[in-house]
Amino acid sequence: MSSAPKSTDEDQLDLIFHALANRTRRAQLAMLAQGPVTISELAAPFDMTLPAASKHLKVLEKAGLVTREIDGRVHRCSLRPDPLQRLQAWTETWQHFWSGSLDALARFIEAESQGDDDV
Amino acid sequence: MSSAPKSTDEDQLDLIFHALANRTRRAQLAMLAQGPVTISELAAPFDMTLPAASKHLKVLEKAGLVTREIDGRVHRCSLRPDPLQRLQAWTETWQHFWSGSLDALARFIEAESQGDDDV
DNA sequence: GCGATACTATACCGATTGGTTTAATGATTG
DNA sequence: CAATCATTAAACCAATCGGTATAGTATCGC
Repeated sequence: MSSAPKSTDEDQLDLIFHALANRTRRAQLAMLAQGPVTISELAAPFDMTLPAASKHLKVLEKAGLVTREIDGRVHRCSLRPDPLQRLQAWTETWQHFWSGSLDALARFIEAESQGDDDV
Repeated sequence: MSSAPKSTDEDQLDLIFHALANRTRRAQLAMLAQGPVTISELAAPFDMTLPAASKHLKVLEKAGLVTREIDGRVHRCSLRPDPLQRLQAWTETWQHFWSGSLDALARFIEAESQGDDDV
């Protein structure tokens, strides 16, 4: 069944966690939280070249955390909350069970893995 | 002041996000959620050698997500909720402001960056 | 003491990361 | 049209990642 690439939830988590695993990119997110910014503006405060900052943005983009709107020769970038919501859902599940009973978490994980396609 | 290495919050976030940015490690966490397991048990379900699985565990350990208790020649590993709590705090801040007003998030980020030591 | 067992250490490998420099593309402006 | 500006593309580099194989270090059981 399904010969399509099938971008799983796990794939998406990989991208999101990877994107957030770098403080430059987290700082870029913080900048973006203050409103849309151009690539140049986004690159300015960081001690690196424009291409480097641009590459970081592409990682955020690939994780779905940022969208870009091309306006003439400037690219104006904005936050996209969706992946953070997915991340929060992931974290909250763990956090929820953790602060509750580890037993319940165990049952949940087990049930979840029954429905998984992987393994 | 402070000539110590000064492990910042950002350092810790780097470690946590990096540790979680790999599905094998996330799966290991899921196993650990079902109770303490040895390295061998932890390695078994994954299609990789013991040293590989052991390395993954060390990454989780470095992020503070796992502790190991050496019991004779077996190393029994357990979950440690603390970093997940830190992660949830991080995510929730963003999520909270996001689902509310972006303006409020902007003010928060700005205020936060005033108190930062970095930049 | 002598294997077997449970792990770690080390060395190595190819792929990816995070950065650079230089060049190219395309929109704006004089 | 020519110069400049915003950005990407491409080639390169050192360092890290995820994996291997092999060798070492304790510990356990006979």
